[in-house]
Amino acid sequence: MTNASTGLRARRRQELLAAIRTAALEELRRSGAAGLSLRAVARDVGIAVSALYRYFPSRDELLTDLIVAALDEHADAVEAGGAHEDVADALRGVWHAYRAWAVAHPAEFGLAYGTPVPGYVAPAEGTVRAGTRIGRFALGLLARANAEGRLDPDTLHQRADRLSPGTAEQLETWSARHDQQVPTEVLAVWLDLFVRLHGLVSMEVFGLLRPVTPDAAPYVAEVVDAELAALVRPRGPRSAPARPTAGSC
Amino acid sequence: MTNASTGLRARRRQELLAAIRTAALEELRRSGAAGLSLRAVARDVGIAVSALYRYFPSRDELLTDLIVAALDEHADAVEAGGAHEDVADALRGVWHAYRAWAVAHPAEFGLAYGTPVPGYVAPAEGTVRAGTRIGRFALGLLARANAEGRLDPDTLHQRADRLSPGTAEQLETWSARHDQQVPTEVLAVWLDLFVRLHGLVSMEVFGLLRPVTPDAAPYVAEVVDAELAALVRPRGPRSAPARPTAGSC
DNA sequence: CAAGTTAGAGAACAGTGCTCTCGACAAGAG
DNA sequence: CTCTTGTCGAGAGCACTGTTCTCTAACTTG
Repeated sequence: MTNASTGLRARRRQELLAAIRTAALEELRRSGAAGLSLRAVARDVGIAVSALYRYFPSRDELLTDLIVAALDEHADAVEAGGAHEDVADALRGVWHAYRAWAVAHPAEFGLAYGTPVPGYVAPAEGTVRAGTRIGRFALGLLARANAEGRLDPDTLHQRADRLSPGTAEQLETWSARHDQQVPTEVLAVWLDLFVRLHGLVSMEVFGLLRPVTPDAAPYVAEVVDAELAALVRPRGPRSAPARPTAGSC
Repeated sequence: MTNASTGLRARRRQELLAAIRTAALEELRRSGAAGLSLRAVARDVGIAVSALYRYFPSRDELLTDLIVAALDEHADAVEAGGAHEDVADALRGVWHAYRAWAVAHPAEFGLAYGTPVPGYVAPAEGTVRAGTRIGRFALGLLARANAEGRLDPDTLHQRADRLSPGTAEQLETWSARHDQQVPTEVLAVWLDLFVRLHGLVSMEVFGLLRPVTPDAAPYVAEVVDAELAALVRPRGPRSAPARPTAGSC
């Protein structure tokens, strides 16, 4: 009896698996997804290439593993950033955490959300769960804000007015599949927010903003301020005076 | 004297170059940028691999050539879509042409705007010219709209109010370098529009919207309608009545 | 302790980008 | 028309890639 329950072999396996993941991540940062070489990983870890195949059946599976890990890490960061009592603070925290993680981990971000590879489709098992965590979390926050009456009624009305039937149907299908009970206009606002957030962040991380705004931080802050100011109203008094609706005078 | 001015060799060279580009593009669509194999291209064209190096000094240069071609094609499509007398129509045309080309050419779009590869940076020669064409064209349109008094004053004022000094400075630096004479708030609105457009389109092309909206077309139409409705006012009467400003009652 | 299982090493295969050399042929000069 | 010059394409070869196979050593279990 060498070791209680784990066994010597099982423990070494866990250690090596972790070492492989670390080395692969470093290799990913250095050479990108396309340049990730199993031989380089094996060299870093200090084992033969063929030994890698005891842990991952192929290079694609290794990449999938890294994708799931990246998505989960990103979701962890976002959920941590959204841990505020006040929903406005929570939403702002989500936004900044989303961007902060992306900027700090460009290689992982690119791997998880970047250009799709024609041949490869991430197997749905782990990726869908991890990939929708952030979306579901954000929607939960918006649902809470709505329940607390913190969403600006004017903004919601205007959003409902310009909501097309096609979009409404698809949003409701999605929300039904994830059994979220949220009014359709809140779903629409959620999608707007999410697209704006991810679109902006991905453009920054992929370097598309660099020619115009080499330092995108102030611009990002502007956008989130404007977006949240229009959507969620301050906690203050119970019944805030409604904004002047167009045509009310 | 075999041929007038071109010469037999020069003509064959042009033909082969075109054939290589076509084959490379097809190969790109099939296997993505990472999987683009010079040997496969050579096989398609019907020449030896080494002969390819008479036309492109390396695989990266071939990819750069494809990137520049994609950027130029995209810009051509956008400029064609923006060829309307009325600026509102022009801006709407730009938006839809931008998306239509991207959706029709996902591989090229991903190559030009997708995940950056750590080792590789596109040599600035051709790429900056082609890469900024769309941006400069769109800004020109906004400048024209502004000169014609078609931009909503309220929207511009609000945008100017929430413009941060950092963003303003970077925008002015960019506009000075491209000698565009445009008020800063118009620059800010231009950046907003561009980020919203590209962010949305890239999310659709990269498949990030598919779980929520499998058919993103109606959503895209919604967004462009809302964005343009808020920004540019109809051609109609010369002095349209200003919208009720917050606190005006 | 012996049998059985598993982990790792090494060789080998087909594929890759890239370089070099060599024969063929068009282009221009005399 | 001939001869030199320069280009073009082919082929072999190098170092690298992912993947599979076989074989040995060592842990695990009865």
